[in-house]
Amino acid sequence: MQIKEILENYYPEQFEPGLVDEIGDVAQLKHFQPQDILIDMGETVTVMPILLDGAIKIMRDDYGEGELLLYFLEKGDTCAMTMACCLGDKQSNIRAIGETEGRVLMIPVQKMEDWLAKYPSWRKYVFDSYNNRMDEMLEAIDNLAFNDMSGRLKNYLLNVATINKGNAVHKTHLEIANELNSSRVVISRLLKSLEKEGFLVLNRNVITIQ
DNA sequence: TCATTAACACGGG
DNA sequence: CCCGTGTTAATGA
Repeated sequence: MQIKEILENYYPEQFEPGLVDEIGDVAQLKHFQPQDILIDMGETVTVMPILLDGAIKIMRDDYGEGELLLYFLEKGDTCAMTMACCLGDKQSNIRAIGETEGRVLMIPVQKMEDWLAKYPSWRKYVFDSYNNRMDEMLEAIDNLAFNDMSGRLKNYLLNVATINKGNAVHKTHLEIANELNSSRVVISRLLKSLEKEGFLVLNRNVITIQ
């Protein structure tokens, strides 16, 4: 079983053997590429994703033409929105997009509910994940409430750099502006001033954090 | 005052 | 030429 081996490599000792077997039976392994939409607004969520490799960005969409990046998911994370949806048969209020390439395990929602009652390790995993998501959400709110655009831009760049395991951010000013729900003029100006401060170095299509 | 919009110039692929 | 970038002038909140 390929999935079983992956689980044993990625999450050793975390799940009971019985649970690992069950996951192996029902989970689907899915590769995604940058910009792939994994979950979109308004979709009814039928699977719960567990991230194995790569990073996924979670965007809030303003129904019209306004997007805002909430936070990134990394290895081992799962999506709190999905969990909330699972319990109520609700639609997704967010959009999940591949930031890098990577792999996710897709688990059908009714299985995930069954396992909550059956496996303590699953319960722990789900609630721990929920807590982590909640913390990240609060961080995002603090960031929005107490930081000006320059501070948000700095945080954003640091986050992206962390996810790409380096200090280079391969994005255009326009992409950054969209993810921060701002305009390119502002981002260009702020980036320029951050460059003067010595916080980063600007090049075409790549920003290097010092 | 500060963000947004439109417009333009420049340079690299 | 098209796109990413840097800048400015006008407008609005």
